Amino acid sequence: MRVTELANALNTTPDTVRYYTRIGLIKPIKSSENGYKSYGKMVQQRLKFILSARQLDFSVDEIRNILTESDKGHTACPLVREIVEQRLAETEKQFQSALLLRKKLKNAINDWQNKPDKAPTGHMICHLIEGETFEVDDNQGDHDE
Amino acid sequence: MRVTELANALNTTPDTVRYYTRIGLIKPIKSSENGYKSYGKMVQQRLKFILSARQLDFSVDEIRNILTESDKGHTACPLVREIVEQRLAETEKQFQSALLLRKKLKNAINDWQNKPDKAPTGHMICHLIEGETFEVDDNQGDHDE
DNA sequence: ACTTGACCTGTGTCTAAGACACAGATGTAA
DNA sequence: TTACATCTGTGTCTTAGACACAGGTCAAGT
Repeated sequence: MRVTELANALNTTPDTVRYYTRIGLIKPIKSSENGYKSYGKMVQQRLKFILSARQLDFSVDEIRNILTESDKGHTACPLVREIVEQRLAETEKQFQSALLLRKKLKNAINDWQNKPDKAPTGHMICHLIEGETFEVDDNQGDHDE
Repeated sequence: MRVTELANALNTTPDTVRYYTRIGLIKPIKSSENGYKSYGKMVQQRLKFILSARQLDFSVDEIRNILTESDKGHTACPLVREIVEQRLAETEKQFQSALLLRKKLKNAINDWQNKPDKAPTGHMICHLIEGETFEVDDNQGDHDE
């Protein structure tokens, strides 16, 4: 299998396959004399694992660690469990950040609704932004639309 | 004002000030003979604007466009409004992504609770991950747009 | 005057995970 | 054979700063 063929088989892009190859996560069986890389079935299996782990937002570095462990014949499961817990905690944070940002943006749009556009003065670049502080007072909660 | 002084005044880091200087968003008044950069009050005003815009997750490039417009004496307000709308839409997507990822992770943790750890076999790296597909039944789904 | 040490400075390099550009190779239909 | 679409590897680019580093500055202590 060559790059694009492998990529299509697992519903990813050739660039992704090349990237994983470049950083040594997967290794082509051989390079034919024109330099084209060729991948075997084991590699396909491995790539499938990598892509699944990426779906869970495992970083490439974490995946490398897992593969290293597994290549030594050890269980990678405890490591996997640990990472997934940790990722869940981080996702919760991202979630909150997105929530907060959304509130800031909505507040801004709201507050600006009946403010005019103005040309910049010597000490104001855009009064919409400079006029406010984008703090969100947190007892107010997210009132839905 | 020198780098750290300016940074402290606006509650940011010297590295951030240096970065904005490096990419030309702010320009020091002069460099004294030892090469140290010195910033004036106008720059402080400008930096304050930049930091406020960053709070709304405006990219540095977008901010550069705003400043360019403003430097020509034109209103940047319409551009600002446009960006903020667009950012809100993107935030909504991030929000949904975080939600979906969280569900995937929780599902995984759940499903794995009573599965044992296993050593890798020739065709399995970690059965936890390879055993499943991390699809989420889509009442919340990965429905684009 | 000197020295110590804390803090400051600019510059250069690093980050994640591919996307994109490019020139050359290959495959295929005419 | 030629034209053209598709493929290939390699090199570079992306964000928004963080970090490392060698040298500069400054106040306190001697």
